[in-house]
Amino acid sequence: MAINTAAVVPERLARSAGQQPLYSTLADILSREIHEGKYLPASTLPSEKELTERYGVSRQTVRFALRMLRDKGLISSYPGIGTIVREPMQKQGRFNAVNSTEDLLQFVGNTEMHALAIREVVVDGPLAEQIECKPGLLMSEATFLRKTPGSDLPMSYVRIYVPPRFAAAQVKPAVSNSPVYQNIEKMFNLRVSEIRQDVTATVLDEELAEVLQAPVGEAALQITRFYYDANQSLVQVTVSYYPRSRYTQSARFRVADDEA
Amino acid sequence: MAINTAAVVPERLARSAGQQPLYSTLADILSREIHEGKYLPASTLPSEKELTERYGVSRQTVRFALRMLRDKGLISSYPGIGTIVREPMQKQGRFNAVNSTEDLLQFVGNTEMHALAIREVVVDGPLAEQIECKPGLLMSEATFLRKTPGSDLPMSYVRIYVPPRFAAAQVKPAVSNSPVYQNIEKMFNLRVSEIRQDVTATVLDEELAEVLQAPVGEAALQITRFYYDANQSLVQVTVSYYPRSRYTQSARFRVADDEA
DNA sequence: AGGTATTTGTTCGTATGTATT
DNA sequence: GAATACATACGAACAAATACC
Repeated sequence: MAINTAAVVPERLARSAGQQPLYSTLADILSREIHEGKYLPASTLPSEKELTERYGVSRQTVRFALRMLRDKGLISSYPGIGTIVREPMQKQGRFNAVNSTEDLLQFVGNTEMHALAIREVVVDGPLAEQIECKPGLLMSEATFLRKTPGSDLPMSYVRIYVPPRFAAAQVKPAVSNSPVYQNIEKMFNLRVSEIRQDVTATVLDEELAEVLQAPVGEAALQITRFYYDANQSLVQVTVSYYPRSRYTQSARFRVADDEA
Repeated sequence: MAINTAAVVPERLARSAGQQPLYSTLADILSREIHEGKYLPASTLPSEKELTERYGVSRQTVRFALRMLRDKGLISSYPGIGTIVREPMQKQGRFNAVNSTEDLLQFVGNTEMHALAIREVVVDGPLAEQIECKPGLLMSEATFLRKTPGSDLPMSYVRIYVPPRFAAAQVKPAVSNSPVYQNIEKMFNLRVSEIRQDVTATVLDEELAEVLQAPVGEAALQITRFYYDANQSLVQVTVSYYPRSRYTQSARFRVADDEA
């Protein structure tokens, strides 16, 4: 049993004006407790009724919190059984789980970006098609190598395109782990609310192979990500090349409900 | 205004025992109406209050239905504004949107599988690692070419592995569009509830190039999918090879809420 | 600028249905 | 069958954001 089951006074949750929703706060608490090992994988969480009493919130609030955790893949719920903690799905090495925006942005934040160059380009031809911009448009292009802090070989080569009005966010510290999109968010007071990702395969040509220190002809994932704000307007586009041996993207899909 | 605002009798929805949840039925109705063009992109859906009155259900039911549509990317909601229909995100050709299990399974169902061979293999070495099976295990392997009904060139080459106890589902009609996993579901009375997908890149060797009628050395996506049932036990594994020129996987991620 | 109405978001309470033990 | 636990559904109220006058 946990040490602090009876000792801790059930802290009644309450929303202080203008803050997070209650269910979101509760989800954070439970999520933290799961990660801290208070609730072990394959064991059950306290029942919804118990949680409502322990935190002094309604059942709906509890259920919304649990739904958030379920959407994140942390738990599964079964009628008559309860809510069980799932095994954390994490393979180390070149595997990387991307199931949500949070995963994606966290991945971006956990890697170092080594700047190579910044320049302005007139988008045209195949590039215009790839990043879905009107040909002839001027965009600011920054190129980086993405590295995991421990490793020496780069994980990927990244080209970041932002519209000229955001060019100021394309600063160039030699090494950075604050993503460009975050600079844009702060400097221009907007929030990325959606990311679209196109995945295809390619073969490393001499130029890519050289900067990536990988063999010419190795297969690589080519991932194009479009960042949009709440108004569906494009914030930035990134084109990344991940050599096969250094990155595998893993995603998990759950069925929501039965079909008719 | 819509022509049939007052003319149509509001069909009061009710759940007939043991069926779909009400909100799911309502989601299906609204989804169909959106696809039929009753509600056009960028226009607003009726307000939640209106929908509760029109269908004789509670606001909670309406909100749950709208949440399903929001999760599917069909609509967006804004306080003070309403719920607007989103532009359908569909690029034809080799682009394919995979944002949910439904998308994934639908994609599987919308393509023809042309059977090539069935055999039993002792899983070992790199294959065992790839499909995450204990080496030495006997599995039933079926190979297919996936084709879109219109096209002549295959979209991908697929190897499907199922445990021996499910081998009976690996039947071999020359052409089939009922996926193997559905055979297993019916024959063994279980439901696939989760799919994990690993994506990496590879280069077509001579063997793959020949069956795919693609040039040797072309880049290809190598997608491995693990199908699990509700008990987290493995149902089947598929390994697919999609030549770069014939398939691009597209996914969309939305931010759920603000971080603390 | 200010106030009111509208619309979605959050939270409570309660009751009933369904699946499991 | 009874108890437990999650799922669905109704009603009500207030808050926050936006639009309109």
